[in-house]
Amino acid sequence: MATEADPRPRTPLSRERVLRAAVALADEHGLRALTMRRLAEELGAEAMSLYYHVAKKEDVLDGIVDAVAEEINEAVAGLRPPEGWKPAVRQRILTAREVFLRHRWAPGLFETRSSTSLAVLRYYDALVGLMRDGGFSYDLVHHSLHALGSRALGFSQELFDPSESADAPPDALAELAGQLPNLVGMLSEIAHDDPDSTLGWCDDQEEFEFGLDIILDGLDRLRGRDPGSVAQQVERS
Amino acid sequence: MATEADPRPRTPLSRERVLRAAVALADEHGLRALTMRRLAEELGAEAMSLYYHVAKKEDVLDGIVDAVAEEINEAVAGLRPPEGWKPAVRQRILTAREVFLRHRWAPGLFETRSSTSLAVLRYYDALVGLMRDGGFSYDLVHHSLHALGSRALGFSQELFDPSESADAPPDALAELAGQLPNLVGMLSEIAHDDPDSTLGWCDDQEEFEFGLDIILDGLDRLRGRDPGSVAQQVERS
DNA sequence: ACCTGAACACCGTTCAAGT
DNA sequence: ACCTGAACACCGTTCAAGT
Repeated sequence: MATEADPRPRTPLSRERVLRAAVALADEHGLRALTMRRLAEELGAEAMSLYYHVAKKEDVLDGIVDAVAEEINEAVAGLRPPEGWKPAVRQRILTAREVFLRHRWAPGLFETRSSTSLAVLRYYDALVGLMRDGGFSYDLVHHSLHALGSRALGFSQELFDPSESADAPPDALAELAGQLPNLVGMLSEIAHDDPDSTLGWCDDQEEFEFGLDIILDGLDRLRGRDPGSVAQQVERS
Repeated sequence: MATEADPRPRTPLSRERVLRAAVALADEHGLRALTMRRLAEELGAEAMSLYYHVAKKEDVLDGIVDAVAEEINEAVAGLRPPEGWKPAVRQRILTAREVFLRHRWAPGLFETRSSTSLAVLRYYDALVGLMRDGGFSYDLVHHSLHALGSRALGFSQELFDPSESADAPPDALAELAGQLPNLVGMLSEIAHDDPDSTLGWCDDQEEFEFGLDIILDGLDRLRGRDPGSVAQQVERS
């Protein structure tokens, strides 16, 4: 009978289990809810028990970044890359993006990490491989990764949400129109053209792809030139 | 004699003074050092005194974001925009970037704010104006802002620092070469071509401009088409 | 009007102690 | 080997009280 429904953990703690619980907790209640005490509670243990399996909280954060990156690598592993470097890179990035959709806290956390997880490096390595196969010089690949920034991994942090201002109290918006004529003009036209477009995921996806394609197209144009010439052009500026 | 060198604040506290001290504190010791208690100490007051001038810590954070945005607007106000939308936008963005150089903590903080400061909106408004003058439809401007992302404000958060891996212990790097052939190939070639390029600010500046120009060039190409056609192309995908 | 002391509810983390 | 209780140094914040 003691073997039956006891809420305490029959399965012992482990780094693996701690990280899995941390991801689940962040998924459900956000990164701010991820405290050592809360995490332990979720596992039916005391906060101090965690320290046997992880060094410190930073270690947990590094760990869940690595876990998400691993999830991306798995998603991307099942892909059959289409013909051409651009569709292949595009598909890869959009697949990685789907993982970030499931872990909305991840972009913010990825950007705070200073040391890069091995899983992230493996992701980049494959991406570099695709571009090399497409005729990129190492130097252009390097510039490309910088140009893509977080888009290479599948997300782009939005800095301000225009729709937020758009559905403000209309008289306050009118008041702003004097100070921000261009912005208000833009927002009202967009709201008029596409009244359902505020804040939905679909929009963000479209905007992401729009920005991604601009960069990929730009890189494709540079790809044709002599290897090295592009970089030298930049380096000598 | 009591009017003389007394370290306590003769000048009374104010929201203005609190925010100024907060920016200075973050500049000098990073965002993590910016606690209410430390901030009060810096002002020669008690932590609880701050709450008379600001609502809560979030309010302080919103405030210093606004202060930096104001600083950007001032820097940008003195500009004589060159001929052509692209050089004008480019100049504006690179000028804004210089402000972020003085406040290295700011990019990370800007990305965590959910409500946008009025000063930031004013910056965007002027940017929208420049693009409108250059023949952009509102719709294309909107897409452009998303495509530029944080680059419109002058920064792009680096997700991983390749140079960090590059100057790892050489045998550890050799060990990685098996797992990350493309990445290691790229890094070693870059290190060879440009041995002084690791981590320096100059590099980041070059990479920033490279990515920026790719996007601006891409937008310039789209600009020529029928107003609306580009957006529709994307929206129907 | 402006500032403060004491107090509360929360953090991450150490360390000696339990099984 | 694995877990825990008590304790420490730190947070942000409230609230009644001082001038």
